[in-house]
Amino acid sequence: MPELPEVETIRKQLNKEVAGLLITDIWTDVPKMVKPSQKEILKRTKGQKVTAVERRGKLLIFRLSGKENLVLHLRLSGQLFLHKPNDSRDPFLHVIIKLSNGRELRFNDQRKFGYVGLVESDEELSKIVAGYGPEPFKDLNPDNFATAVRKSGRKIKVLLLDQKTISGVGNIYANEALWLAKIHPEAKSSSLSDSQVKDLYQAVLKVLEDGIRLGGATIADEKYRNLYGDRGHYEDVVRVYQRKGQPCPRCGTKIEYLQVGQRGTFICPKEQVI
DNA sequence: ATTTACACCTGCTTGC
DNA sequence: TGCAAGCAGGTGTAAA
Repeated sequence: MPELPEVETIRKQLNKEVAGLLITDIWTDVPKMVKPSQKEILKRTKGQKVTAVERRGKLLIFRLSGKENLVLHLRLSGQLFLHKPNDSRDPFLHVIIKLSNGRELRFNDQRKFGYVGLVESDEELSKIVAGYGPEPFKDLNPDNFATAVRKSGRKIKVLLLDQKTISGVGNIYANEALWLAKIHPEAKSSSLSDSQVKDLYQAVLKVLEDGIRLGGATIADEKYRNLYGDRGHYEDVVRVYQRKGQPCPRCGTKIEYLQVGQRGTFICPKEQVI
């Protein structure tokens, strides 16, 4: 569920609440969610201080006082909450990172796709980060965006969702950006005009910026919550995502649903044409 | 090399 | 009502 704005919202809260604390224990009931293993990760990080919480794309990065780092990915259904030990447990609670102030960082994940991973060194972390495309608001610019779009023969929406193209764009924000730029998600990337590429670049930044400003999107299954359990508010300004049959906010045409690259996709069929 | 299809899991919603 | 099919905010990997 979480995309860049949701992860960034959680990151800021983690950096405020967790940085400065020591890791005292790590628990899991789903071994594959803790890599390489609960035993190894605990041995290597117990007693270390979390010095900062960073992010690349949708990946959370816990910088530690020693040479190791921890990475955490929420994938589709992960949630992160801060709790007291006696608080009731969510049925999908699968990983707990216990902290030196007595609080528990709880990782819920209905589908168990998410994970916490040990990264042996800063060098290894650099390799992981290098696998991601430009970070919006940082490395992304009109030129490297245009270059990436022009050289690919894939459908534009599939390209936007590829983390090697841009870090952090997911299904909600890809749908919204394409609607904003009036581009059909199945348009061949390399066939977009210069003005379409420019519009799309601005649209991507606009939707991500709005997403961050509004604290993420709590849509449909209501699963997304921030570190304190609060909902986001981007859903108040969502134009097409999961709005099949409802009128396009610009022209009133009914929004249609299609699958693009096995992902649910929503368009205004009048304004977004190939 | 590039692009697509599937797998990983579980639960909720939809339609016959 | 029951039960199968479809759907879900992501991504690593096998296959074409």
